[in-house]
Amino acid sequence: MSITREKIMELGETLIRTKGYNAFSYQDISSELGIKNAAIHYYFPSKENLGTSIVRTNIQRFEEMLENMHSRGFDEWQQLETFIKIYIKSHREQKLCIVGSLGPDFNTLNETTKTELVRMTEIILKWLADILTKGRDKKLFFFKEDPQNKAVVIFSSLVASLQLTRIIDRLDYKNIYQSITENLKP
Amino acid sequence: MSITREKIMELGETLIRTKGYNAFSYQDISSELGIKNAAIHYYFPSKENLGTSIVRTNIQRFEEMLENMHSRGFDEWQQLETFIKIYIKSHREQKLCIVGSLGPDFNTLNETTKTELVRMTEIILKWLADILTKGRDKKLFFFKEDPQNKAVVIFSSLVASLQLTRIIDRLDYKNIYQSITENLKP
DNA sequence: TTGGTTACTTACTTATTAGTAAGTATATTT
DNA sequence: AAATATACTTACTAATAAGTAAGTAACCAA
Repeated sequence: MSITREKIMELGETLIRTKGYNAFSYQDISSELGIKNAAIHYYFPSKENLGTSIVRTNIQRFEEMLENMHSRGFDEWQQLETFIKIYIKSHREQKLCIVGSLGPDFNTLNETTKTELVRMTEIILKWLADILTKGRDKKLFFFKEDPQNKAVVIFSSLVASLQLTRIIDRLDYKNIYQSITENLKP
Repeated sequence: MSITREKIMELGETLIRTKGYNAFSYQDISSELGIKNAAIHYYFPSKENLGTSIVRTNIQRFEEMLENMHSRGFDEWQQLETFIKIYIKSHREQKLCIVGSLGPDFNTLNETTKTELVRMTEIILKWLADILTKGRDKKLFFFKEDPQNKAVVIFSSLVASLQLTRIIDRLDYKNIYQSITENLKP
């Protein structure tokens, strides 16, 4: 694959996760990469194409991570911690996650990008509910609530804690992430 | 105060909470209200003024709600439930909250709007940490974590659950909100 | 009755946006 | 050697954005 294409996608993702979908333009990318905006249209005819591709790549990355964890035989705690580490890294890089940055712009997205964002969110929530269920069966996790609701609450906490630490940067995010998992312990 | 001014602010808030700050324009407001865009500039010289005014009004509304709850002698459970009801209402209206809609756009906001958004978030988190602390002292709430972190986690769950239910609308939000408070019980 | 204030409209500017059509240099294939 | 595909640039268009200067109609006070 083209290296320019990859650079466009990488920078596009960074822009979505720092400024938001509706605040970034092809000019932001072209000036940063030292190319013309028509070059971006060559790879991604419309902004819709770029947005959709970025979400698809994120889905792929997530699925690769799942395969990787599975092949290493990670238990449910290890899997949850690996997922949370993505958010700690995002926080360090001062970026939101894709779901948290595109979610609020959902109504302004085109249909294909919406579809992929829905798919990504469903995949994450399904996986999270699954490991919560399995982890509870194996007596690794302890909680009373329905695993699906619990999954939404945990995922919500992760998504929005990135948004809140952006607003108030003195927040001690490591303890926040610990609080999220705290009530899964006996 | 002018009724047109109030209509502009109300519609502006709705637009921020449905489309996001960077996706709405003065034209959206002017065409909806049947006025010219210059009329909006008459009341709010720049978009910055409008955004800041909207956040300030939200802060005021929140503080009035606190006073109201205090004068009625609400205990900590009643206060928390009243706050959660705001989110249930937002969900019903298919709107995000101000913090959840402006947070992701934080880097693109002007300084005064940023300042007010920070102030609003701090006020909410401080109040939430306070009632968590008092409620635990009075043995109404039961939790081990630091109240400040717990406040961030609860608030994050509320903020992002609105975003997630927008993406996946089959989510059973009533149970989600119940899950949030579930682990405050003994 | 004159002067000022309020609440706008008219008509505009400047900047930026996504997007396109046509051209070009380089490399690859036939 | 000729044709073709790749990876762009040049040069533009049409739409929309925020913002402004000047005008106007209605009302209110001195």
